[in-house]
Amino acid sequence: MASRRRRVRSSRGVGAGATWREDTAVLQDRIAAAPGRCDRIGPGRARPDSEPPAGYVSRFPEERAMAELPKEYDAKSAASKWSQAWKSAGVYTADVNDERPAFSVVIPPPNVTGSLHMGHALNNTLQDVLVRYKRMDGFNTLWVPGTDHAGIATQWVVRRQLEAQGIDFRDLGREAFVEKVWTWKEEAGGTIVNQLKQLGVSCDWSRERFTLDPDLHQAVTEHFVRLYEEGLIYRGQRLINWDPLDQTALSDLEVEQDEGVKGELWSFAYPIREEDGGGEIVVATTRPETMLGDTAVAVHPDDPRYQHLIGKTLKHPFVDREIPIIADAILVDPEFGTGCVKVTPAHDPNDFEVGKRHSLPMINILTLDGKLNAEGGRFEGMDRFDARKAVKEAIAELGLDRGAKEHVLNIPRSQRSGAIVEPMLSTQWFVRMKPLAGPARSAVELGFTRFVPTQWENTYYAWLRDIRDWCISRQLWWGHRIPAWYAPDGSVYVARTFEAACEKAGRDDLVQDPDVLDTWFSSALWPFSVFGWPAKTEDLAKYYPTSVLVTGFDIIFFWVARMMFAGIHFTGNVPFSDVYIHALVRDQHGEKMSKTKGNVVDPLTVIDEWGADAFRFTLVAFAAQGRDVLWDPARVEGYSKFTNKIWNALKFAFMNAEGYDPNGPMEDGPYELWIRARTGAAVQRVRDAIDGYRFNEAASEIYNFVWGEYCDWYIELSKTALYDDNASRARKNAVQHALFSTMGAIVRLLHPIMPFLTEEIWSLLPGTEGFVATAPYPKAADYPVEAAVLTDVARLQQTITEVRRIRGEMGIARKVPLTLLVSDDGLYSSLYRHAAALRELAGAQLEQSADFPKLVAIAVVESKECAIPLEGVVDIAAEIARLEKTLVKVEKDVEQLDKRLSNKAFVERANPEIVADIRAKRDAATAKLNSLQASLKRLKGGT
RNA sequence: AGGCACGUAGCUCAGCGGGAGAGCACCGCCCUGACACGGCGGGGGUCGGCGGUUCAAAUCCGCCCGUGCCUACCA
Repeated sequence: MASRRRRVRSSRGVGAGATWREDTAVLQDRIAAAPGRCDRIGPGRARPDSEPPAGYVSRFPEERAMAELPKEYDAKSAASKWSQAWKSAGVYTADVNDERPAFSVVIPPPNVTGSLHMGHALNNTLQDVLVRYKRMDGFNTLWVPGTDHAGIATQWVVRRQLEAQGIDFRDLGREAFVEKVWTWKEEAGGTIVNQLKQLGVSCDWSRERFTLDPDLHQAVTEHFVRLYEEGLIYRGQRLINWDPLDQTALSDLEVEQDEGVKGELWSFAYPIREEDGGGEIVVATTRPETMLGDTAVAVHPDDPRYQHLIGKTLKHPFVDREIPIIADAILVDPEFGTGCVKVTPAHDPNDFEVGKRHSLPMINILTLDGKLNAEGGRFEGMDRFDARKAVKEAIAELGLDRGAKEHVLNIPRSQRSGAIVEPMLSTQWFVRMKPLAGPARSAVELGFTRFVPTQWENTYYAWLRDIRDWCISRQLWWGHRIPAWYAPDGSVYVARTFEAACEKAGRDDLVQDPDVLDTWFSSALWPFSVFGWPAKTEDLAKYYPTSVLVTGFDIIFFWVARMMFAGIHFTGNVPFSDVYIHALVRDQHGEKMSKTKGNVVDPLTVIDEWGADAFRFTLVAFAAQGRDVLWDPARVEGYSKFTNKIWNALKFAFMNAEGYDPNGPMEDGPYELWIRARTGAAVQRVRDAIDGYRFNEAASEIYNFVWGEYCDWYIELSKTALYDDNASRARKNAVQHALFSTMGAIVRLLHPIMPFLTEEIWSLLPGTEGFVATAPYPKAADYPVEAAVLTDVARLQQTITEVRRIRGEMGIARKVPLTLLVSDDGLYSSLYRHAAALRELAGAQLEQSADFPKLVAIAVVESKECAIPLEGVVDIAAEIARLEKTLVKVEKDVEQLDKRLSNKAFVERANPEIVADIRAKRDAATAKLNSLQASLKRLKGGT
C-alpha cells in the first residue's frame, strides 16, 4: 500500500514538471513519422565507409547542444519519464495483425496479495530481457501480464482485516464476504503490478488478466466439466490432508515437512481379551491421541513372536470397541520397535491402505477444527494436542504406559497457514492423474518442450512417474466455485451452468457444491485462458503456444507440469516450447531469504537506492544457469558505476563532437575499423548468450566490451585524431561517427538489460529515431571485420601495456617522457603508424635503432626486443631486479613447454594444430628468454 | 532412504579436455582536458580429497569428505 501511494505521488510530480510532456510529444511525432523503421536500418549489410549508416540523419549539432547533457545520469527521472513515454506510445501493445513471427510469453502470475520480492524481480527481469531482445529483433512480441487470485492467501488477508474490526467472516455470510474480497482486490490488488512497472518490465498491460476474470472463469468451468465428462475428475472419499486452521483440504504439494523435529516414540499396551487368553500387546506411536481411532493392531505374518495372536481380539481401554490383531506384511517391519503396529485407517495414509486391504472400519475422531469428536468418548471436545496429553495420562493411570524414547520425526505443515496438517478421511473432488501424466511426460521426451537447464527434465519426469490423484476441492469462499450441483437425494450433476444442470436433473431445486477449486487448477490454464480459450480468438491463434516460460524450480510440479497436461489435453499443443528454470535468490551466505531470519532484501529499496538499471543488471549478471543467486549488495553498487561509466563515455563523445556531420565525408583510421570489428564480435557473443539463456554471460560480455574495449581503448585511441590539429575534417568526422555509432550499438545491445539508461541515451544520440525499445537489435553482420587491423591493434596494445608495466614496476612517473627503441624492421614499421597512440597512451616516443644503450629497460613484443633508455631515469639495479624477476617466469614457461614437446606421445598423438601452437609458444618464449639474458648480461657487464 | 546440484584467489562467481580467469577486496603509482562512481600497473589459488581414463584433466569416470535443495518416508 505504502509503495503504491509513493508511486502515484512521484508520477504526479513528474507530470507537473516542465519537460516530460514535451518529450513525449516529440517522441510520438517521431513514431508517427517513422513507420516501418525497423526494416530500414541495415540488418545483414555492411556499411560502406563513405556513407553514413541508415537511421542517422543530419541534424547535429544544432539540435544536440552540449548544454543539454546533464553531468550525471539521473536514474529516477529517466525511469518515470520513459515508463510514461513507452506507455503513451503503446510500445508494448502487441498487434495481432502484425505479420511477423510471434514471440509470446505469459507471466507467472504473482499472487494478487503479493508484494514484489527478489524472486519476482529476478523472474521478471529475465523475462523482460528475452522479450525486449526479441521485440528489437523483429518479432511480433507479446508479454501477457496478470495476477493470480490466490485462494487461501487472499481469503486470509480479508478475513484478518475483518477480524481487526471485530467481525467474524463467517457471520458475514458467503456473498457479503466475497464482495468484501473483491473490494479489497480493487483497492489493494494492484500493488504488485505497480511494483513490477518500477522494474521496467515491458508487458502488454492492455492484455492484463486476473485468474478470476469472467472469461477465465469460463475456461475453468470448461476445464472441469470436460474432465468430468471424460471420467478424469471424480468425487470420492479419500484420505486427504486437512488444515484445521484454514479448515480446508490441501493437495499433497501444499503440505511441507518440518524435518528433523525432536519428539518421542511412546509405547503403550493393549490388553488382549480374556477369552483370547489375556496378556497384552505393545504398540508405539508419535501421535497417542490417534489410538482413539484404532481399529486394528497389525503384526508381520511371519513373525514367530506373534503368530499365535493373529486373529485374537483386543479390548480398547477407552471406547467401547474390540479391535482385531491382523497380519500385514506390507505395513509391518518386524525389526522396528516391538514389531506391532496400531492401525488408524482414518488418520494415517499407510493405515488407510491397511484398512482397505482388511476391510477395517475407518473411524474419524476429529472435528474440522482439530478437536476430538464424539468418537473420542471422554476426550470429546478437547483440542488434538490437549487430547494427546490426556490420553497419555489416562493410559498411565490404567498402568498400560510402556515408556517413551526420543525420536526424530517430520511434521507435516500447511504451506500457507503453517498449521500441522491432519490426514483425514473426507469426500473431495479429485483429478485422475495417470492418464494426463503420460502425454505430459512424452511431450518433453519427444522434445516438444525443452527444459533449460536440461537437468530439470529429470525432476519433472520423476514427479509425473509417481504421480497421485490431485485433490482439487477447497473449503473456501474465494475462488472458482465447483460447477457441480446436488439434488436433495444427493445425486450430482456437473454442468457448465445451473440451468444446464437442472436440465440434466430434470428438476430445479439443485444446490451448488459450496467448495471452490484449487487455485492451481485455474493457473494450469493460464497459457491459453489468457487468450480467451475456449473461444477461438485471434490472439489464441497467433500467440499460442507461447515461446518460453520463465520460472523457478519450486513450482515445476505446482504449475509447469499442470500447464503441460492441461495444455496438451485441451489444445493438443504444448503450452510453451522452452521452459527456462532459474534459481532462487538467497542472501550472501546462501541462506534462503525469509522474514523470520530477517535477511530479506526489498527490491524496491534497491531500485530506490541504485536505480532499476543497475538492479536489473546485477540480477542478470548473477543469473548463471543451475546456480542460486547469492545476493551481494556490493555488486549493485559496482554496476551502478557501470551506468556512470557509460554516461561519461557519452559525455566524451559530445564534448568532442564539434563539427560532426553524419553525412559528411569520413576517413576511417585503423582504430575505427578496429572498434567496428570488435563491436561485431561483442554483438555475436551477446546474441549467442541470450539465445542460449546464458544471461550472466550476456551481461559480462557487454560489460567487458563497453568498459574494456570501448572506454579503455577506443576512446583513448580516438584522442590521437581528435586532439590532432593536423587531422583532416574527414578524419575527425570518422572518429566522431565511430564514437556515436558504437555508443548506438552499445545502447541497443544493452537495452534488454538496462532499459531506462539506454532509452535516455538513445534519445540524446544524434540521428536516432523512435525508441531504442523498438530499434533493431545489432547484428554481427553489420560490422565488417578486417583481420589485419585486429592483429595490428593487438600488437599496439601489447606494446603499450609493456611500456606501462615498465613504468609501473620501475616507478617511472607518467609525466616522464620515454623513448621506445625498436630494431626489428617489421615491428617498427607496424608500430610507426601508431606513433601517436604510443605517445598518447604510453608516453613513449617511437624510434628505430639497432644500437641499444647499456642502460635500458627491455620490453619484448612478439619475440622482438624493444628498449627503453633509462639513462637519468632510473637506477640500473632496479632494472636488473625487474628483468631477473621476469626471467624466472619465462624460464618456467620454457621449461614447461619443452617438457610437453619432449613427450613423444604428445607430439605423435595430439592434434597437430595443438602441437604447432605449443611449438610457436615455445619458440616465442625461448626468444624472450634469450633476449632477457642478453640484456641482463649487458646491464651487468656495464657495472 | 533415494535423487539432483555445488565445493576454483580473502569474498561472490565464470571456465568444464590442451599452458588457472573476472568483479569486489588488497598493494603501489597517478586529481593525464569523459569518468577519483576514475586511470595505469601489481601480488594472490598444489581448481575439496583419493584413485582411474587420456599424449594431456580444474575440466571425463569411480569412490570418499563437506554444503545445499528436492522427493518419499518407519509405526
